[in-house]
Amino acid sequence: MPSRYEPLEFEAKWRKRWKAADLFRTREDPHRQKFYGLDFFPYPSGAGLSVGHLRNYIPTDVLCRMKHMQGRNVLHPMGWDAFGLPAENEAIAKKSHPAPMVREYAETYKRQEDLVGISYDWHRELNSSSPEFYRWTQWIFQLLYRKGLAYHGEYPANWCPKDKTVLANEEVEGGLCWRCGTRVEKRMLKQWFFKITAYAQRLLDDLEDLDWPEGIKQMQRNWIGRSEGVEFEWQVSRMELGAPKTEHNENAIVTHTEYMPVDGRSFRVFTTRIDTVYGATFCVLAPEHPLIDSIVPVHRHAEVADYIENAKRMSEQDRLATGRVKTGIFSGAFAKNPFTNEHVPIWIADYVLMGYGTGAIMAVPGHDERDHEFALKNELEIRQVIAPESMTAVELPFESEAGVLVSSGDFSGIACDEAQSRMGEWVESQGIGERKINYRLRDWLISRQRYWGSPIPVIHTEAGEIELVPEAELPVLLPDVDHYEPTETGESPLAAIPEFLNVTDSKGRPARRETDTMGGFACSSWYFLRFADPHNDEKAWDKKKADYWMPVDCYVGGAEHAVMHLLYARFWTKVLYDEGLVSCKEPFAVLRNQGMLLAPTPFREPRSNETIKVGEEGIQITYEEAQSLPEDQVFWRWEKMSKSKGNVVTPDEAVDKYGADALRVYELFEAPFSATIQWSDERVGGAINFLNRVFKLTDDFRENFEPNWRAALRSSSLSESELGLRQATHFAIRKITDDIETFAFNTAVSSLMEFRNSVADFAKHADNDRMESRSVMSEAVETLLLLLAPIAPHTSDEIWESYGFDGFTYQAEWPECDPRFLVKQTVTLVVQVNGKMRASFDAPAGLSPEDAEGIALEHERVLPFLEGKTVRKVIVVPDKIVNIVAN
RNA sequence: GCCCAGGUGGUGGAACGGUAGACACAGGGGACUUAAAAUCCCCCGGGGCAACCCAUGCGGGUUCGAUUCCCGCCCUGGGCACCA
Repeated sequence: MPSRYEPLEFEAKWRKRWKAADLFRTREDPHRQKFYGLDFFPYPSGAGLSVGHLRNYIPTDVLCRMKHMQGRNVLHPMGWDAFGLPAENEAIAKKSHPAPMVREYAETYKRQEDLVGISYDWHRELNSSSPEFYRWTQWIFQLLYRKGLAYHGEYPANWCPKDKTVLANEEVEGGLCWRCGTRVEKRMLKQWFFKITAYAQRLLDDLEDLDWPEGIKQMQRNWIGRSEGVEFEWQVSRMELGAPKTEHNENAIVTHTEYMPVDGRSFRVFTTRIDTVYGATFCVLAPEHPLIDSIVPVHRHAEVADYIENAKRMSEQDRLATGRVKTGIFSGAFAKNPFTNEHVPIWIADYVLMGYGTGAIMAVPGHDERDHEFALKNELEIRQVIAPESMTAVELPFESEAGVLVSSGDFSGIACDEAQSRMGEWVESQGIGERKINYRLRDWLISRQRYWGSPIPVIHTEAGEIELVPEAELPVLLPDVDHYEPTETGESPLAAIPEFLNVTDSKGRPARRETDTMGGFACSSWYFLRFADPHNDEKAWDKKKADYWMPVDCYVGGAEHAVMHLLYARFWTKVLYDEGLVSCKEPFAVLRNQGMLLAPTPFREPRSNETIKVGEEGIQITYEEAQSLPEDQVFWRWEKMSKSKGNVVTPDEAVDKYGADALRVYELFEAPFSATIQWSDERVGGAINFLNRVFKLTDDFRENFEPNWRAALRSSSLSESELGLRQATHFAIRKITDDIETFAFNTAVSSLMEFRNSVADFAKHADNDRMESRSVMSEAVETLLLLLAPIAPHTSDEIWESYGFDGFTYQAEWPECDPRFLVKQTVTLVVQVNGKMRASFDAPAGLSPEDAEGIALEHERVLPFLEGKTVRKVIVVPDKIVNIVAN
């Protein structure tokens, strides 16, 4: 038994014992209340874990351990998001096969997680690339297909030329591939989609009841991008040849322009601001708009074709680049505004996107910034049709969120919101359109032209029809091959494997197997259900088991998955709910995002306007000063740990150097859970100090420990300091329980430190000849060990055993707070004069406001501040404060 | 530009609208020690001899009382970004 924190002497021993006792195995027990704590499904990379990853795993572990001690049946599993691009790319780079590679990497992750004492139940370990798992991923695919929620269609897909595969919209970040950063191109390809758009409204509505970070919910709302508006039709016309005609009447010359409808050609526009329709002075079609070919007059063909060709050549990123001047070209055709019967020019411009709404807009340069900019450049008419409520804003484009319609025919004088509904009704009554809700959300592109994913379990018949692979034949096994590099053609490498490709359809005719695989997000969209029943080879999961465990009570991971994984998983869960396969509408009741951990990172070339640190002491210099230093000067900045930056601290190193419990305490205590922290050896030292003090305290007291303190305390009369210790004990129980529950791990640790300090203070003056004294100390020490157990489990178990307790703290009962000890007999009342603290005095709790006021007004330290003043008012907050208002 | 989250000592950070700086780290002083480590005790936002005064990014407001609530700015981090 070490008398100080010597992790090398005991931590490994406890991990071994936990394993031998199979301590963390979850057993089904329908009679106990469950707790499902889950960390995001990681892809085990070759770099292994860094101490940064532990900011995710340690807090979840603390919560799960506490829940277990509180008597909950805890499910705390871990698995490997093994399929997908990162694994495959890494395997290609290493010229190996992803399957054994991922298994090896997963072993490292597992070993490292065990090393810091994470209480995972490895009996439920999952690997999404194992046939036992992806069999059911395929099964869910087929379910979606049968429900009409999976379809195969041609689409200008995001194509990453480096990874040689298509990407989902969510996987394109600022026009770049989210994995490799290569500029994404558009390619027309036949792809598989999941119809997530059919669930857009429910995905939006059900966010309301989730206990998730507000920022993440907001990001999902933005991504779904609901907007209410009106979609309606505009007839295409052309200017009559020879027009305009002028005509003389009695007192003026009138110019008439004749327009001819283009035989029934029309297009629809979507607008959220139908109230501005009288200000629509032109229309714009996206360059890809299918109508363009048939409306452009012959004399403009060449010029228009040239513009469209240019627009197509430009990458998505260039097209969307901020600050870019909007380009466009007049089509030569006109469109008739159904409200005004005016003919306005139709332009073609790439600031209108084919993928949203109808790919065509009515442009209102008077009230829309983008249209305004375009109109100025191309000298198009700008009209004001909304008068703001206050007449202050008269600059273009007009602010028009709230106001009254002007120059809008019969609708003039009506307020914007009122006009929106009336004009919507008018459109519907004319039969030219309808009110409509649009979503920015697109269908989820799931197919990948890559090897390392679950095969899509369908075949294509000669007739071009799609058949599902019979359920009994699932899974469609991914063939084990030596060469699986992606191709240039947009075809999966599986297409080059005849044994895989060539099959027969249900009627025995030759057919072709689908060779695309599913993107990795398919696996992570349902793995949390498989943990409920991981070894079932009859079904994806037993409904009773899933109903027992779901939803996840606490889901913890990084904020970077705000839209992709978290949206897809919600979608699948809703589909499964509709099918009656699960009883929860939402998979993750509570979501928390941990903060990052940054490490000092050396670099050579400073960026302008960054704070530059030189040397170990971190002297800060300016960018200019940095320029004058020699070229090989090394600077430091804080960066996320990554292998390529060479700043990784591994759990192995940290555990070896400081110990697992010190590492745990450090990461929990350093800052709030969701805050970014900066790795500091010095501060890990602080955690070691704390654990040492716990050892010292318990070591000093061991001989005097009273195992039967409960009975002894039942009928004893305590001294003031003994009562004080019991109060500190029960206050600590309540505070630390609440803090862990609410993810305030940093204050949980600081409260634990305070509690330990109180116990140590008591011990200093304790009279160990008194039974009462030994008993309250025993209660405090035992409680301290239990409260410490989820946070520093090795230390707790080590001391626990030395005190003669059987078993592990994990199996012990979480201490219960006795509210009688939360009530203080004596309180400190603060006296303020005009809101400034001037004095304080101790008083029995529950002192009447009158008495408190009396004492305060007579207080010697208060009197000088009242001199020459009249007391106007006295505010008394019982047991807290007396504020005297005087002037 | 829009949406989130923040801005508190030398540092990390605490604070149901009620004593700003808990708990720590670093630093300083002292005890023990031949010495060092460890441990223990004391000090530690700024100014002032003191009584006190100033201080939670800036400016207003609400309140008996504001780090906390409201309005307007400034800065930092993260996300989204021509979505009509």
